[in-house]
Amino acid sequence: MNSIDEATRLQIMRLLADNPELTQRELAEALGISLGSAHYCLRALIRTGLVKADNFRHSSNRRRYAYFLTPTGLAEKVRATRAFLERKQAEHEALQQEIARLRQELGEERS
Amino acid sequence: MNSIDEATRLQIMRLLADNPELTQRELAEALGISLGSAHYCLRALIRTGLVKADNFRHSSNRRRYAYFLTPTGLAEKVRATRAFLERKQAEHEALQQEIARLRQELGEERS
DNA sequence: CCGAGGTTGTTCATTCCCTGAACATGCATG
DNA sequence: CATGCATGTTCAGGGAATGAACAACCTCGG
Repeated sequence: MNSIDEATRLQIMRLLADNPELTQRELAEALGISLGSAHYCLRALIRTGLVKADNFRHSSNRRRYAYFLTPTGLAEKVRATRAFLERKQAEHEALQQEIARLRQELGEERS
Repeated sequence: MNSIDEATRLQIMRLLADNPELTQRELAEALGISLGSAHYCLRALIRTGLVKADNFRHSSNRRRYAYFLTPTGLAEKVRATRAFLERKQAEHEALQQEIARLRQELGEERS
């Protein structure tokens, strides 16, 4: 994940909003990407001030960081969600047209 | 395009079915992929007998090949179109759910 | 005929991005 | 203290995509 993918960024923010104690490995698995990519993307979020990594060594378990969205991060999450929704709606419409075209091409009724 | 992408293969076959005189460069541009990828994918189609390259040096223009779908290619195109349609329908439904979830998350009415 | 110019197919070094194994670090437990 | 373990961090390696460069062929004007 180099040219930080917008969708991945957003998914990470959404996951962390609900569960800040997720591990990088858990994030990676949840998103279906590699550990390296998750790390890189998370690093970018921290660098740009959208996520803050709080370490809690006093905690009883061995996890070292909890990744909280900053206020800026929360706002960005809303903004990105809106943009993402718009893209998804466009995709949805395009798909509808494509499906209609394919159906016509096959000369079939709707299943 | 190494592990020959199913979708790309199908798109090429669909384009050629309507216009066998398309250039590799034109195919690439139409699909939004590189010349090298289009070449590679077309080569695979020819190798597997789905497309036949007819050269017509006697033609008045300078293009060298017309890429026709073979009978096998035509059948494969229908089969692949069906599979493609099914995938697209699944995508469509998944998108619908995702859009609903995003809308709810944003607490917005439908636009 | 010939050479210049143009169009196309073909190759392949380069780039980009992802992957996950290996390593570093800190905590808990005995 | 030492061992084990969960986690964060790094980075060499590989696969796929790119497009510049090359090869082959055609046309056309001279």
